[in-house]
Amino acid sequence: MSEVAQLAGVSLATVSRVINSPGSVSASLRSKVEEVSERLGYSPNPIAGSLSGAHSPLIGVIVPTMTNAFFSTTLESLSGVLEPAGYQLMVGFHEYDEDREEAIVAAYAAWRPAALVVTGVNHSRNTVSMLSSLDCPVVEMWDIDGRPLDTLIGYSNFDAGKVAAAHLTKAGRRNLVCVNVGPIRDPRAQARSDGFCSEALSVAGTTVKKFYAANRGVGDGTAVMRTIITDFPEVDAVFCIGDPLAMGVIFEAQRQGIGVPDDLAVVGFGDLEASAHVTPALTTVRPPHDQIGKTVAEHLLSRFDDPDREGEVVNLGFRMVIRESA
Amino acid sequence: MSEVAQLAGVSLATVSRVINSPGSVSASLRSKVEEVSERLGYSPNPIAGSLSGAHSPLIGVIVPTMTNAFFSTTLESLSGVLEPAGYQLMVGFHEYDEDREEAIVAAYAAWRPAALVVTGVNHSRNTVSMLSSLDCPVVEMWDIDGRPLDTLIGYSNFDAGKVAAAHLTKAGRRNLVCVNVGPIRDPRAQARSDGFCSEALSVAGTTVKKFYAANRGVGDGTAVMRTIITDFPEVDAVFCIGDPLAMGVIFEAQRQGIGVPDDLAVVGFGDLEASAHVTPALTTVRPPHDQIGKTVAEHLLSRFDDPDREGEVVNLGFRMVIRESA
DNA sequence: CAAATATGTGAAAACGTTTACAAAATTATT
DNA sequence: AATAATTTTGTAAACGTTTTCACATATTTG
Repeated sequence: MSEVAQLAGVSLATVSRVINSPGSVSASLRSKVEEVSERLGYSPNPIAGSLSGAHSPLIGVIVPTMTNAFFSTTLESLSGVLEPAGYQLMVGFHEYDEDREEAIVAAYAAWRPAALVVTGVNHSRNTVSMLSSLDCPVVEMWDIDGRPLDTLIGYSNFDAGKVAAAHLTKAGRRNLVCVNVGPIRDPRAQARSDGFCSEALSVAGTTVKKFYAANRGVGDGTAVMRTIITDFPEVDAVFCIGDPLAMGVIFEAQRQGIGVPDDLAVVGFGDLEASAHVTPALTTVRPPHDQIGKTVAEHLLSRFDDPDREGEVVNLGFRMVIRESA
Repeated sequence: MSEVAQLAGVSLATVSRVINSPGSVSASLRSKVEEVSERLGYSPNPIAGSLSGAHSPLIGVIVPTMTNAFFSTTLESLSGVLEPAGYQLMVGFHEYDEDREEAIVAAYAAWRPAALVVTGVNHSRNTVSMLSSLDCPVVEMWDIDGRPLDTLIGYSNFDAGKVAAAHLTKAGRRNLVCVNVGPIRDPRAQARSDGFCSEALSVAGTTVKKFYAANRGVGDGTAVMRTIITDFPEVDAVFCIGDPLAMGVIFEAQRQGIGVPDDLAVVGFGDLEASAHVTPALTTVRPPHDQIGKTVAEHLLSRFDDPDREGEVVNLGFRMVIRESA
């Protein structure tokens, strides 16, 4: 940069201004500086800029896991709009472990990030206090059933579960099963499960049993379906907190000669690409996958633009996608 | 940090040394500094450290897309071992666009990263020159069919295609189809396709036709299967460059009353979690998913440990997983 | 036991920006 | 035309570390 300043015959401050607030430099100097910059192939050092400035152009994004279509889509959307805008994404995952989340937040906070994006509304005390004392936008995404720290962008998982239950009970199903994942403490899956059960129990004559899969995969769905059949043979409808589980349930039902949807209705959650293409096509609840990342990114950009804009709560909703399985 | 130095009655340099090379500080001073650090809750500012030191504790990871089970697994493994070791991951994606890759590499290089991890061996001229002039380890992963810049960790996609073809021809199949993705220019998918065709054509009496799917999803597989049936009804075996495509092919075949594997053998690539659970279970080629990220991360850690260790080429191989579909 | 070597510590100069403040140049006002 | 207000520019002080160099102390060696 000093070289640019020298060759352009201006001070360091002017070069800096040409980069960060071109409007505040006269056209003549600006174009001269730009020309020299261009010629020398100068590009500013983000580390030095971060040390000196109020924030780094780093945005921390923390998700429970990256091997999940939801979050990887979100990461991609975020990156897709934030990277071209000159921000770099630091990403980390914690596998639903609040302590790991805390460690990552602490590490990210030390970079004086331009923003921090976390998943959901459940955090440890320390995490909450770190997040609130950060002087940058903080977005909690993918959930909306909670008190916002700053900005909340997502939908209600509880309501999603309710809607799934309502769909089944309206169709006359009375022996319901809700399949959740066992060892994983996923607050959003839990909220869907809670919503499902509370709605189901609100209609007379309905029984709901909860089953737990070892994990969220298709194979876990087939496994849990086998135990459902033996433990609760009267079952006439299954809701799974994730589509892969639901596919597993369908596959296993077919193997056992149980007709879907005639003998058994199956509803999933997620609406993955494959969900529309299994037979019977999966009826599921579709969260705003793609919108979440994009909305978060645009929210951030607009906050950067106007630093004293307020945080907000954005409910992106969800959609019940009715196909063949229920 | 200056506060710590003051309270501990030592110089800044000593505090810095306690953090970065505790061995070079006497036990007495070290423990005093550690005690004061602890008490004040001091944690070093990584930005300042990066500006001053040779490298930042940032590791850039660039993948073609994050919404792909392969790469998201890799990202997760990388993050899982590198984050606890005190490094932060900057991640970006380029959708198989060399210009976007170049832009991201340029942006990451400016952070003086501790290492850079990119996907595959195909890069633009500028990217190659930036990567080679970087004074940090550079790892190219997920492919091994090319000349390494520094370190190469992966397997041969070409060979994977060959093995798939050999499996089919050995089973007596002669009317082969290779399904690739059309608009996406994925060099690794291309290599698998090339390997498949070259092997297939090496056995007498075999014909191979190439078909292109619009994308890599299950739905794209069903769509391409429909055109295969009309354009090449004699087909008795299909290889797809990805498992979701292969599942689509199977689903569509079943819908059309084509028996798999009796009438049609189907081989995929990837061995996703679901692949084992569709009926018939998918025969596929399993790349070293999980090992790649872990191997890359451990390679990096050992390079950081011993900075004048050389780059290397690690072939992690792949496995033909024979199930029911072929 | 002196000289040579190794080890531990501190002073101060980077690292490359941003930004408060002051000074200069320009424009508007009377 | 002189003054006031505004805009543009430059100077210099941060930002919080790491690292080089020199110095003092402790250890080894002949």
